[in-house]
Amino acid sequence: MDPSFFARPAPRVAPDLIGARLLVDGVGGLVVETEAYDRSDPASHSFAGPTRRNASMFGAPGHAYVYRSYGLHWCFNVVCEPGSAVLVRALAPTDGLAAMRARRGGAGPRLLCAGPGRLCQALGLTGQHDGWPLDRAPFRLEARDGPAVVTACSRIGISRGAETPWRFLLAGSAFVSRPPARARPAG
DNA sequence: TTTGAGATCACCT
DNA sequence: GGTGATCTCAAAA
Repeated sequence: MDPSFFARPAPRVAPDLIGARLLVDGVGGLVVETEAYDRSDPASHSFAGPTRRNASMFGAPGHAYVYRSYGLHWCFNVVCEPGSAVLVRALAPTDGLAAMRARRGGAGPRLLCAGPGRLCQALGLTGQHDGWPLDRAPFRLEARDGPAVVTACSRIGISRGAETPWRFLLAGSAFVSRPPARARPAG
């Protein structure tokens, strides 16, 4: 993946990540759901400026931002322009199914990576990966090779900025965390 | 099929 | 002390 791919606003990177292949130590699949978070976005961790938790959001593009959610889950983001990032919410599992199933307590294929917390558990991602570059081991991130039909809708689980249509899904995928609400074609 | 409680941490007020 | 980019399980309808 070209470094310039990430050095853009998150709302532009997020739809382009749909269909990309994400692997951690050879375990992963195709990205089917993302959300964009921008510096000027009240729902974003970066909205109020840098803190210890969100430091990597203000670091170099193309790196990981991993944070703890609700005290027990992990959420994996791709850092874009400084202060902006793309939350990877779901994968269609393709590689290392057995490893994912073991980490996820024998969950079925559809629930292995459907949701940011589940995805991190299936791929073995934790806070130790925060700030790591995505172009080196154990990460592998390959751009999608052809066109993809991407739909946009409003984001999940937030109160402020809830109307902003910055959630992107691979149209018709059965592996998204939740079906789209008021979907429309993505730009 | 939908709803609600609980786990538990970084941040903000 | 309250909130949140979540998930699981149990119980009700």
